[in-house]
Amino acid sequence: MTGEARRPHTGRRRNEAARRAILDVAVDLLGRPGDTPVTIDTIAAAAGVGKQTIYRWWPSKGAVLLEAMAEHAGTAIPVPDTGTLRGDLEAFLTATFRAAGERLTATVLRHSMAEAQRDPHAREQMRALIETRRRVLRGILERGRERGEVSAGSDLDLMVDQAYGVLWYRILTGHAPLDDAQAAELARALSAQAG
Amino acid sequence: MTGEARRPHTGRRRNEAARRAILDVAVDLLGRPGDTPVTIDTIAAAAGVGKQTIYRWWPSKGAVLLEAMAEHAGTAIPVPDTGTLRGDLEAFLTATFRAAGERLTATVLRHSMAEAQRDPHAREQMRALIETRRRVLRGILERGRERGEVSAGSDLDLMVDQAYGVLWYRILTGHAPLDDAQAAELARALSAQAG
Amino acid sequence: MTGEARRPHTGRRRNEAARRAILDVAVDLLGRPGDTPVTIDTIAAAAGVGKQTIYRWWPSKGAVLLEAMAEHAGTAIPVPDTGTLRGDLEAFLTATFRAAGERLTATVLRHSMAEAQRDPHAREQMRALIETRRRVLRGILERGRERGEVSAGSDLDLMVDQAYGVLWYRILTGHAPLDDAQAAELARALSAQAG
Amino acid sequence: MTGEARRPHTGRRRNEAARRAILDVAVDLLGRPGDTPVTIDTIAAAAGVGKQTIYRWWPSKGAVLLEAMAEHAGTAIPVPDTGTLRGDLEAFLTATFRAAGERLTATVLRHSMAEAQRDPHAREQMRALIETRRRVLRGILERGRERGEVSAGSDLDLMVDQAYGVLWYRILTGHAPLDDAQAAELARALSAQAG
DNA sequence: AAGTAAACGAGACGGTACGTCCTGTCTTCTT
DNA sequence: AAGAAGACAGGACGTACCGTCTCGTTTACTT
Repeated sequence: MTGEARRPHTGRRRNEAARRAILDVAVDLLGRPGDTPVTIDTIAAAAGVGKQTIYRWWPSKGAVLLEAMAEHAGTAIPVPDTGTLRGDLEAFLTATFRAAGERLTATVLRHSMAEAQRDPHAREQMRALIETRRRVLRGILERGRERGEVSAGSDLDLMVDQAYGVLWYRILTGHAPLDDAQAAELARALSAQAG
Repeated sequence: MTGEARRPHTGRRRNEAARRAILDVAVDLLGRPGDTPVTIDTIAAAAGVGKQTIYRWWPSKGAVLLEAMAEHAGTAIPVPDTGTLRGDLEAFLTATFRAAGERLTATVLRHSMAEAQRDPHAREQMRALIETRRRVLRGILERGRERGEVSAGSDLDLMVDQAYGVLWYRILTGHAPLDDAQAAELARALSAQAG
Repeated sequence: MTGEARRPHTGRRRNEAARRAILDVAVDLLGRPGDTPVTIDTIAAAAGVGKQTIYRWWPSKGAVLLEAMAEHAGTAIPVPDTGTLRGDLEAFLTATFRAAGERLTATVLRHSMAEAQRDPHAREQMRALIETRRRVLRGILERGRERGEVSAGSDLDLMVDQAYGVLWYRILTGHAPLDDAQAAELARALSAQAG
Repeated sequence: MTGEARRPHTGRRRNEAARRAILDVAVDLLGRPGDTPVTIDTIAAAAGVGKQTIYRWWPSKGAVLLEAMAEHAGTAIPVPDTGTLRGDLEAFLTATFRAAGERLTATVLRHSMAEAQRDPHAREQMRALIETRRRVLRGILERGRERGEVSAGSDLDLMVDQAYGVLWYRILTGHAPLDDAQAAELARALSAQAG
């Protein structure tokens, strides 16, 4: 007669289909070219969902957008293992730039970062997502250090920021594209800088 | 030779004091802690100005914010001439990071970049401002190349983006500060990468 | 050959306690001072009942309110028999005004009448209730007519409406109280008018 | 050089056309048969007006509705002077019943009274309107008293309520019509009661 | 000095989105 | 079955902000 932590749940359960529809629609609207404003009403209507269903699960519009972005951009970039720092960096950055440079994704990222500047909830989610991503790249650099490819004095965090900085800076300002060549050159530069 | 460009001007002239008040108030409100909403009404009221006076001279809210930001962050970083690339970079980046890292300025930059993502006018102004800044840093690198401190194959634009990328990335996400040490390390890294 | 009319009922039977709780809570909430919103959620929560239990037995919110009102105000006013029309009227109207004039009851009546204007179900129930009440008063008048106390030309329905009209008019607008003195005076007036 | 109470007004003035459109549309929607819900959005849209323009001038939906009703039902019933109480009452009540009994007006009155039960602003306006109307009828009775047609002991307020009570009671419950015959009979009854 | 043109502070306007609230229905597990 | 719990679609509420449009006033240049 042990068990005591009862009340597993009562009442209707969250509708997963609605959740999916909301996030999918959000990405879709966010990625639309032109300055289409992405509204909660618009999202709700397009997802065939009541507004309250959105606000029941997310604290604000920004939170929805950020989660949608995280799911969309969430395809984990596989951590490569080519044996050399430069190879690993090139593989990782090429995949990353390729994913982020894709028009739809880039648009989504742009607006998500903007949203994160005004909505505290979005800001928090952005911080978490950024942190996750930085950790992966930092892991690659640490492995390089273990192999002796990175000098002791190197500031790994700065290197990570140089890479992601280029990515975000270009996405936000649009002054230059993100392509494989850029990724390769950046990999070369960073591994040289490290040695 | 009567000329034609007549009608020099008639009526009241633009009130410079109002212009100043508007831009100053914009920066002030933008920099306020806690998510103070910066609206045109708020700006107009705080500047003791009618809304129409704002819209008479700027096409949109974003345009006001961007101009305010440009004026605030506009203290030109002097182009140093230390004789070496590393010295120049360190001087320039230190001054730049110091200016941008200041709390008020960083907040203004954050929100301006966000505004630039939705307001086409702001976007255009941001692009121009970014371009101006990039050109200065690129000039420093070019001078280094002329001195033979930068290898022929270096992608100067990418180097510029690595520097400004770090700056914006940190301002926007706030995961790490912008200080002199970071600037120095970045200068070291970039000059090493260049050689 | 047990016949066929089997299965008289299966499953759980209607919970009378829940019914009572719902109606009691409805009256209680309706009578609360300060514009407490009386919603289905509020009623369900306060009655410790699921919303569906309400909608299983009543077609709409208005129907619940009206039934609650009918039960609350339902204490049948005894039909008096004093021997004279004026005596009967005075007894009846005094009891009626006393009941309806009570603060809680008046508030419940007010809101029920309002609800009856928008909810068709409530409207129907209100009509039935009104009809029942009118019939009682009309009966008193008819008995007076049989006794020769009411002239042939008198419009009994109009007299009934004069009495209930005063009651509802005062409850709805609150410009004057419903008390024994008013009831007595009205009884006097109506019996004079009838003669 | 006396005058000092300056600043007559500054800024754009209230748009009278918008005010008219709002009130007209409100009456129109309120009077629609069937249980068409009357929404602020609907009113705004039909009047070609922004919602804020409504909320700038009225504190709530109910207040708009009540003012619309007051304007619509506001055609002052002329105070008759036939020389006798019964004549005056008959003239006044006939005109009043005829106006209030008209389908559109009756519907508007019904819903306004309902609104007055939940919206405090509407309630206040209703009270004022009711008071104004009662005063007029009371004036007629007072004149009758001066002529000696009303006995000293008569409760004039009660008589007023008997008349308006019948009117509202029938409008709200719809169990009997308001027509000239009813008005005449009521006039006869009240003047008899008074004597 | 009178006339004319533009800029100004004030503030109402149409429109659009926000986030909350409520209704009546549907779903899940329990009694 | 009926019940408690609670999620759902739909839709109205009242607020906030944007960019535009009057008002009446003030400041400058032109006759």
